[in-house]
Amino acid sequence: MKYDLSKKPTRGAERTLTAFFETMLSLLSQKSFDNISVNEICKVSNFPRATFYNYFDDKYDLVDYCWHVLAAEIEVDQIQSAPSDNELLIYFDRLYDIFEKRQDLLKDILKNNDFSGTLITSFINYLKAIMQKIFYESLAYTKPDVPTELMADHCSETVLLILEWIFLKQKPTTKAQAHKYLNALLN
Amino acid sequence: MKYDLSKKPTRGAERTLTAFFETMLSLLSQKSFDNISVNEICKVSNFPRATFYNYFDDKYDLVDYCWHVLAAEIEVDQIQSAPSDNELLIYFDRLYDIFEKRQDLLKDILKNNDFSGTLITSFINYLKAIMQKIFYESLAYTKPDVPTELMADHCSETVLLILEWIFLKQKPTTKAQAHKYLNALLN
DNA sequence: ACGTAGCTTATACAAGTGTCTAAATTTAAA
DNA sequence: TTTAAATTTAGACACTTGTATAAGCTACGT
Repeated sequence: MKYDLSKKPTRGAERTLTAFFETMLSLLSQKSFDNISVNEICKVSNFPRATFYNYFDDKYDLVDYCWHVLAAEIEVDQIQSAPSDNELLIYFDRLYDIFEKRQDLLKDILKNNDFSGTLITSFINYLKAIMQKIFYESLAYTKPDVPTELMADHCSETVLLILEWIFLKQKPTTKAQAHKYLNALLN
Repeated sequence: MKYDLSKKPTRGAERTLTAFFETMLSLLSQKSFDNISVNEICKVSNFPRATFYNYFDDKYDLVDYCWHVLAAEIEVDQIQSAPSDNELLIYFDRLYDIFEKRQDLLKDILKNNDFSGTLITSFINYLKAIMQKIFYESLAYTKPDVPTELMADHCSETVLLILEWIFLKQKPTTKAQAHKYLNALLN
């Protein structure tokens, strides 16, 4: 990402970021990521290519920024309650809520983008990386003789696997049932 | 893939496929996948671009073919012994052996290609897809109230997770120790 | 309200991509 | 060894990509 997200953006920068963000999501609801070109993104957003490249390295970078915005709510705060042993469930629920809230968008995107294609993979990987980082720093849930990092990776993957199952493979499942799957798979 | 792998290739086709295969692996030992162009592949292989596109859709397609060749040994045969409950371990071991045999190649590739970049992701996903298919058809290992497909996916992910840990994140681990991890994580 | 720092924009460039054609060559099988 | 079918190849085409430059515009803090 060329643009520095850590500093507060100017009004203009915010307009530009929002425009590209919305164009990308809108295009993804219409066609596959592979068939979207930077040229097209710029034509739709009504910005010149030079502006696009002021902010992003390429279209992969933009789509990552989209994930960043969509998933912002995961980390709103560190966990406020004492680091309980169901920390895992708390983060699972946050992700569940995000997926649920964006279900319609997700359905549209899935019409044009293969489940195991570049786009969806990049989305899942983005979320997985966040969870790994969180769990790597604090994860009550452990097993004897298994390295912590491995354990954290395994938890992240399992959380994401169940969310994929429900929201990408579209097997409607209540939160309660999902919790049962989580417990069963992680024991 | 433009070329039909199911039919037996002519002598020329085999030469061509092998040449591109070897060029790709050789280039990956020298530089990152992102910086390899179809032009370069052709220059090194000494084939015109038209020939490349006779066989492959693009460089992603070629790299997938490379995984196909490298992983051919996984499915050499269906499991000969009665479908035991450690079917999972059998396939784990096959993968372990493949990784171990290609350790040097892998190390070179990892020097130029990020662990979570496009290339390695595509490799892991290729293997994961194979395992999912195998496990989906026959998996003795189950848990009550967890859908079979979800269970199969979870097993594939866990198998691959441990192999990533050992061979990509480079934490040398004996097969026996690896089996313990597998048992601990899958219970 | 002003000036400067930071953005935006027009334009150009070298390189890569994927497709197509028609001619040259190779191949499998008789 | 010959031949018909299949492949390879050179070259061209329209398009995308990422970078760079210099001129113009905006808006923030004073």
